[in-house]
Amino acid sequence: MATGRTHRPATRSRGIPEATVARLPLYLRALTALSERSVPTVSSEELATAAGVNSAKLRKDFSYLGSYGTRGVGYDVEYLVYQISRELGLTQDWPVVIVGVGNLGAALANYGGFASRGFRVAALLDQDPALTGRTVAGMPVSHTDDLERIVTENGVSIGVITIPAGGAQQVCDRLVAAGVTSILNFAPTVLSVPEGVDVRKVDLSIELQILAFHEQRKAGEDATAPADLPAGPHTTPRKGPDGDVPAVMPA
Amino acid sequence: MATGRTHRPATRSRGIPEATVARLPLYLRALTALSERSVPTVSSEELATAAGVNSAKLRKDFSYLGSYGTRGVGYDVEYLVYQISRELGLTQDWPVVIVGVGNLGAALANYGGFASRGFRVAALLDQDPALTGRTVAGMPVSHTDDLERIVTENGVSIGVITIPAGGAQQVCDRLVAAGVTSILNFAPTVLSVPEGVDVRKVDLSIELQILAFHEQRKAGEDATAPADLPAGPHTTPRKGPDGDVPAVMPA
DNA sequence: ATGCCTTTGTGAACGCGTGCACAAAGATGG
DNA sequence: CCATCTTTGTGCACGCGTTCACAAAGGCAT
Repeated sequence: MATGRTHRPATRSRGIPEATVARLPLYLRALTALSERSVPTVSSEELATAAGVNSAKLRKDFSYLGSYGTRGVGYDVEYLVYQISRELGLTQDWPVVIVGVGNLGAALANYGGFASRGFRVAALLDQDPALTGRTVAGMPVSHTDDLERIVTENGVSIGVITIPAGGAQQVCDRLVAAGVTSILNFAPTVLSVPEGVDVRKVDLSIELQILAFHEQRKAGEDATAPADLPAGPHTTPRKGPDGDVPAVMPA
Repeated sequence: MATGRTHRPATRSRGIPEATVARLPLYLRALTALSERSVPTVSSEELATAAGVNSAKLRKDFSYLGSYGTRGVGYDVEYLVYQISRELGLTQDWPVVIVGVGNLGAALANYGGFASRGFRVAALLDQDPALTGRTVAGMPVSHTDDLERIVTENGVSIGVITIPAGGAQQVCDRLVAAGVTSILNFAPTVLSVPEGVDVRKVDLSIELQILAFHEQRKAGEDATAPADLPAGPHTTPRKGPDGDVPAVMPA
């Protein structure tokens, strides 16, 4: 969802499809769990089940990384953990700054899933003087004024924005200007960034709205609608059981 | 484990493609902002820019809802806000329970984006006796023991899980048994649910890992690798940078 | 009215992602 | 060493989603 316009060519990074990249962390998590249980090898079927995907898809995903399996046996867990970690860039250290130390920022700072991977919170930043100086998740909160210095000194390339929508673009601009090239945005806003900067967004409200849509549909099927509605003067009625849609015209 | 399996037919709900549904909240947000500025109409081009998408895509998305635009003019903002809200099911009230009142749960409870849409937090639940009885975001925290009662009494159909991975499946099962049919899962686990129950997941760690992948790739291109890899038996490398693909997907 | 200008709505082409189904590869036992 | 059995890796086909490009539709000025 990188915003910056840029009609993105759905780019397949380094030969590995985006969809596959998005699933690698899933496999990694499942593999890590197996590793902790000292399971030596795992079949595509087992691993797929654990990761919640189709086994054929999993095998195809792995095929993009190389042939790391043994036919008739399966995959070596430890080896695969390493390969995926390396592929994702988790074998190196990624200093991260979190801008905005509200509940969400604090939740992230406390989240164990970061440190266990290669992520290290280099700094927590907030604009509120009441927060700066205090300690959250064992780390001191710095003032946003020091953003540029902190990013530069720590070689931070990943920034997390957990402030209200209003100031997000400005903080984003400052992060980018300071050298950050990847941003995880929790603010409900479209961020525009220059070419070469990646933005991923997480919008809690949007997720709920999508659920509401499906929920409504379920309720509608069960109860209400008699399955076919009377007036549908609009575009050629498509196959689907659609219908509904009032004919009222805009002002 | 028999995870949700259910080779979901990429379900096109009610004729509206999933991908379109996922973008409707985006449009709605942009439209709401325009509405607050009392902008009467907007062209697909303007709205697309505001929402961070391609204008052709936006028009096609809207075409699934019906013909709500006026050629030569654009779309009536208020009217479109209403239509999308109705389509998403936001014109009705959705009671929601949040299970797990840690930082993340508290962040969600405080999030204004819910109330402004049709979402109402019916209850905050936590297992920790130290929390139950206390007030978070102006709401009392109830004990998880009361989950079933609260879900039933309030007719809750949407549940949010913000507890550690360990207890997620169990809470999920209880929610489903009590009547919840849509779940937003923040725990880093694959939840298995019966047919008919929707699960969407948000995994903060996964998002960062995806960013790390692209970050590593960028660094590799600039510095290390001689721009073309020796052993690259894979698909032809494409031009443009990054791609996107939400790490949030239907289970 | 008529013609021009703007913007929508959509047919069509294309590319990515998914899943099937099977041949190749390797382990294992006799 | 050979036969058999298991599981990988992948060619292929199909469907969804995206984008282009343009005809149709409506507003507006003359």
